[in-house]
Parts: sequence; structure tokens; C-alpha cells
Amino acid sequence: MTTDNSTPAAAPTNKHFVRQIIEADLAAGRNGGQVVTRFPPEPNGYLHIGHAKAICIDFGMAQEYGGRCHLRMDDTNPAKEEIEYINAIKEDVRWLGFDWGTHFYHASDFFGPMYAFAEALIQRGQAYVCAVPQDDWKDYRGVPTRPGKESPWRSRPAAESLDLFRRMKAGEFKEGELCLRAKIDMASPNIHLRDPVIYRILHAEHPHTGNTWCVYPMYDFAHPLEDAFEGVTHSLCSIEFEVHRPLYDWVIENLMAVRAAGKFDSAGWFTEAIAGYQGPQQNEFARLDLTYTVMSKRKLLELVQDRLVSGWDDPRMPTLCGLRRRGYTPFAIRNFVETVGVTKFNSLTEVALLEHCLREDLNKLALRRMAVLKPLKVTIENASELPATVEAQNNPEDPAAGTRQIPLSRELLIESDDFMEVPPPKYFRLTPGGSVRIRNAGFLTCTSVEKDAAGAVTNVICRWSPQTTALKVKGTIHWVSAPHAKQVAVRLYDRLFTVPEPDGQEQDFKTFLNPQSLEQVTAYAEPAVAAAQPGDKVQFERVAYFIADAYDSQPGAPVFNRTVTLKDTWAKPQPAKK
RNA sequence: UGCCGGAUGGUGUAACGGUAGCACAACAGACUCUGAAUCUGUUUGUCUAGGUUCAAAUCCUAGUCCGGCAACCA
Repeated sequence: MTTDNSTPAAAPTNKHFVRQIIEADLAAGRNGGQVVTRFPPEPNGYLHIGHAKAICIDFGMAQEYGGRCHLRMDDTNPAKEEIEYINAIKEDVRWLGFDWGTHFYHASDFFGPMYAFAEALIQRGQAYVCAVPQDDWKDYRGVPTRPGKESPWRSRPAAESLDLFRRMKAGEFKEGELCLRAKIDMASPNIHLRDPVIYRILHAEHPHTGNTWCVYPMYDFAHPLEDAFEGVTHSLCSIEFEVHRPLYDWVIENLMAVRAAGKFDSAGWFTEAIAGYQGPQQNEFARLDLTYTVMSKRKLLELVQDRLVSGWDDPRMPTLCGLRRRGYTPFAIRNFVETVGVTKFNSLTEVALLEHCLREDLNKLALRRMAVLKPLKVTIENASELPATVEAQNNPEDPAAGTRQIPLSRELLIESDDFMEVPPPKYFRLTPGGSVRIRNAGFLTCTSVEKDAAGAVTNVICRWSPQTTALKVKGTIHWVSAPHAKQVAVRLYDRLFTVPEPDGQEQDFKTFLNPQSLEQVTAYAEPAVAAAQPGDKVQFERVAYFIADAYDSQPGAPVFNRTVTLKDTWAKPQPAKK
């Protein structure tokens, strides 16, 4: 069985607008022909499939255009961030197949130069210390349709602001008492330009810088600076930041001006300076949204806290750790992201597409095994003619995977769905008097059945014929030898929600939780299954793909998570079965 | 009702003034020692109304609808 994750990068399928922008920049010689991107998660939660899109784009573009991508913890808010998430984020990005080399940063690495630049802005008359209380600011800011009004502190002399800002930094004020605002335009139709706060006071211990600071930069101020200090050329983010771009550009423009004016020592700012660096530009693309899934951190947290799932890595969660535990492969996810494409259109992608990409990968790499989930006993009349074992291919899609021997005996177990006393039309499996092929081991012809008092079939008596028999049958079923069967715990996972859009309904999203999203059963498996190692991916033939759970499997006693079922074009048109 | 984006089959995307293509889904068939995979075929689309042009998904005008923006969050 395989744990192989060393799959190739997804091949570009189309020249989406980000590729076009980068190619145009390259052609124009912008930034010395370099491409530097970054993935900047806030370390306050686990990464999910939506982040995977951003990761694939950020790292993918750098890879494709011979540049590099930085991994950066966007830790500008000590009140919300925790160090424990950082390692999980690194693990998930690495698992997805990306490498940031030595370019791992924290936004907080740049608190010094950010602060210095803030002072420079004050000196240039472009920022001021404001004492309007947070609650009162609503009146000053105005609403989108009406301009705001200026803060009474807006025209405070630069020297006074500078003094106050330094005393803010020195810890002389309480949280909320003062803040530093960029002086832009209170009448701007863009709210983000109405003198946004760029520094606030937070008397909190920062997970990375400890108690060094008690003033912290806001996202809109910090992010463009982080990008610039790292020498990022293309700052790719999701669509909700589009309205922030004018502010992003304002910061960059002033940074470049301050630097050009040589107002203060800028040595060491550009940690990864590149020849001809002109500054970063932000471009926005639509987030990924999936049917039968919720994606917001808040809602995922709610599922975890309310114990509706077993944790962030519950195999039903859309988190990367959940998907990994479910048996998803990095290649499937990367290929999915490439297939979905990159646009500004706010779309809802069907999970079926994700599942298709998964099956496509698993079909190539998962070893085949046989296991019966709902057993029905078969007794072979002519057992003396049976060989002790039969040989089976480990993966018909990959001859290199080799073969194995499977024991055979008088008593077999078959799937109870694979026998019907009164079959519907076009039923290709076992019926009284009928024959089927049993996978890798010849044929069975049912001669009689035994039933219990309630009339349920308890034993199907069959005659066995070898593979060489010239029997024409339409169906092949899987089986295991009852005395050799290993009992293994199996978790049958299904989608977490019953409706395509659990969000955006009138009722709470939890109303739509699928009560059948997890069914635990004991399967009867051929002996080879017991040797599965944690993380091994297998296909139980005719049933589904499974993975040996990374945490709950014991030596010789793997626990299997159902990754995704095989497509079943027979079950669908059949009316609901018992 | 302000600003910024966006709109192509059921879904996701391509076409950058010149035959609306691809993938998923659905359906039908072929093949098959997995009713899987594979292969073939079918159904379904340019938001609306005007305009420019020999020619418009593409350019222009007006409208409609959808998303985002009023944290000292990111």
C-alpha cells in the first residue's frame, strides 16, 4: 500500500488573468524581471481547502515563472494569534507540496522598520495621533454615501504627534486612548481612505515579539510594508481586499517616496532586495467556495467546539489536516485548484469536481484489496475442488504493484447486496440458480439457500467452477474467505451537510448537518489488509477508496477511513433499497 | 439610492472583433474478471435592450442581477 505523495505539479491548463498580468510585467521588465510572491496566513486557525487555492496560486506562480514564494505569518494582532498554529500551517503547506526555502518570515520581523516608517509619515505630515474614541469615530468616518468629517486632531503639529506616538510606544497610554491615523481624505468615496487607523495600542504579549511592543500596526498599513520589505513583486490576495488596494498603493507610494528622499536610514529594510525593485502590486482573485461545505473559520471552529466533529482534523472537515486524514492526496488538491481556475467571479464549485480529481489520482496509486462490509455467508458444495489460494493483481492500473495470494475456503463471505432472491431486471450479481464470477477466483452458481425464521437468507449454497470454465456471466463480485477474514474497523464518511449551500440559508448552518456523515462498521477483509500501515491508501474493490487512519491504527489492526466511494452507476437508478 | 468588482450550459472555466471550446455533472452506448477505470456519443450556454461593425461573448450606451466595502480584525 502506498503513502506516496511525491506527485508532479498540476500542469497549467489555462492562461488566467494572474498569469497574464505576470507575463505582461515580465515582458515590460518590471521589477527587474523577477517574480516574488507570498502566502501570508494569520496564525489564528487551521488551513482549509480555500487556503489551498491561495497556496497553489501563490507558490504556483512563483514556481512557473522562476521566482520564489515566501511563507509569512501575518501576526500583527497579538490578541488573536497563537504560536501553536504556526507549525500546523507549515506542515500543511509542505504537505501540499510547496517549499519556501529559507524565506520564512513573520510580519512581526518588520515591526522596527514599520514603526520607523510611521514616524517618517508623521514627520511628512501624513499621519497624526488621534484621540477620538473608537465609538465616536463612526460619526467622523461617515457612511459610504456621505463624506466624513475631519478629526479635531488632524491638524495637530507633527512634533506633537511624534511625541505622542513615541509615548504610545513607551506604554504611557491605555488601549484605545490614542491611535495613529494616516491623513488621507475624509471625503473619499472609499471608506478605507478616510484617515484609517494605522497603529493601535495593545497591551498584549505577542507570541513572537513578546513584550517588546505595545503599539501594533493595522493590516492595511503593515501588509504592503511586509511585501515591500521582503521584495515581493506580486501580492496576490482574495477579492474582498480589492477595495483596500488604493490604501495599499498609498502606503507603497509613500514608502518609495520616503526612501527616495533619504529621510532616514533604510538599510536592512529590503531583506531580499532585488535589482530594479519597483515595489509590490496587489491583485485579487475570487475565493474558493464548495458545495456541501462551510468554509469560514468561525463556522469550522463552531463545529469543533460544539463537538459536532472530532476535531480540526476530523476526516469530514475541509481543513487540510482533515482532508489529509480522510485520504486526499496533495496532487488531487493541486489538480483541483488548477482545474477550477482563477477569476474574479464569485463562484460555487461542486464537490463532485474535487472528488473526481481525487479518484483520478487514487485510481493510479491505491492498491486493490477485497473487503466485505455487510457479509452474507456462502457455502461451497464442492469445496474439495478449491485451490488453497488464488493470485490477484495489486493494482490493475499499475502492473509494477505486483500480485498477492488470497486464501480460499469452503466458506466465503460476500456482500449482502450481491445476492438477491428476487432480482430486479439487469441485476448482474448472484441469484438462485444463477452464476457470477468471484473476483480472481472462478465462478459461483447458487444451488439453494438457507433462511432464518424471519425468512432472511442466512446461507447461500453454491457450486464453484474454476476460472477456465466457459461460463458467460455479466457480473463479478468481491468476497473473502470466512475463516481467513480479518475484522477491521471501518468508518464510512459521507458529506457533512445535506444541502449544497449550508451557508446562506435562513436556518443555522448546523441544521443541515448530515446525521449519516459517519457510520462505523466492522468489515471482513482479506489477510493482506491487516498489514496496512497508517496512511496507506487502498481500494476495497467495488466499494470505495480507504486510508488506514494515521492515529487510530494499531500494528496489525488498521482502522480505515472511507476516502471516497467508487462511482456507482448501478445503485443510483435503483429505488431506495432497504 | 456612494464606491469597487463581476455576469458564458446544471457547475467551474476558455475564446482578447472572425466556426462559442474544455472539464465536471447528467444521459446513452461500447468495452470490462471492479456495474470502477477506459472509450464513443448526446442534452444544455454568451444577463437584458439598444448601438458601432462585413462580422460582437468580446467594443460603446443604458438597464438588470450578484458579490464586496462603513473593526483601533486579517
